[in-house]
Amino acid sequence: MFVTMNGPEDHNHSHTCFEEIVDPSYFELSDYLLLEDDFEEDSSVKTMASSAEDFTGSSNGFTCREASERINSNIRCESGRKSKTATEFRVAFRTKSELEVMDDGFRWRKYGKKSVKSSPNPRNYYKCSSEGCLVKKRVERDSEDSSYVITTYEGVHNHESPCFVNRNYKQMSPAVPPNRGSPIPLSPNFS
DNA sequence: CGCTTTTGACCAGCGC
DNA sequence: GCGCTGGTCAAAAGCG
Repeated sequence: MFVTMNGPEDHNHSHTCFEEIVDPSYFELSDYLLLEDDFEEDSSVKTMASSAEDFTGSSNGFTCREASERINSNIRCESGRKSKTATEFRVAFRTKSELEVMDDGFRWRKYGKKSVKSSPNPRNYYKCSSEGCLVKKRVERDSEDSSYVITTYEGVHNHESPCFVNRNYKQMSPAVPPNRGSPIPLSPNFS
């Protein structure tokens, strides 16, 4: 995996972007989630960033859907180890994309839309449509660069994604490379 | 018909 | 207590 601190189109921002994923199989989201404990004051909030190709494209065989599946799988493991409840987990993505809502393999029902003071762009609220699943996600455009979408997942799915079931996806934990960069908070006041 | 989206209203937390 | 803000509810409308 190749990580740059500030991409060529992002010189003026303090944000970090993963400009290129050389080997998608190494893109293990849970690693960033765990490492984030060392960076965040609020350890329940995990953040990461990605480029659009990582989530919306299919050329490298790695999609947002797979990312979500891996997140869910690995968070479940951590939930047991750390004895945290599902609702305590929050994961934030900053993704460069023209699409506000990307297909992550789960079905979501929009239940609210709110313009927030911290951003000129409205924030959309979604709940997982699966019965009994309390996972929520918030989607909003980055106030500093509207070409980026900030997606925040809250909670852990109590079910596999429809995509996961359909594909009988079994390879969930590929080897993790030793040098995979460090997660950087999206912004000091990100919530 | 069932599900999703829209959107104004409502509620809770927080600072003053 | 009051106002502000973010999050949620719920009725109505839309869509396949």
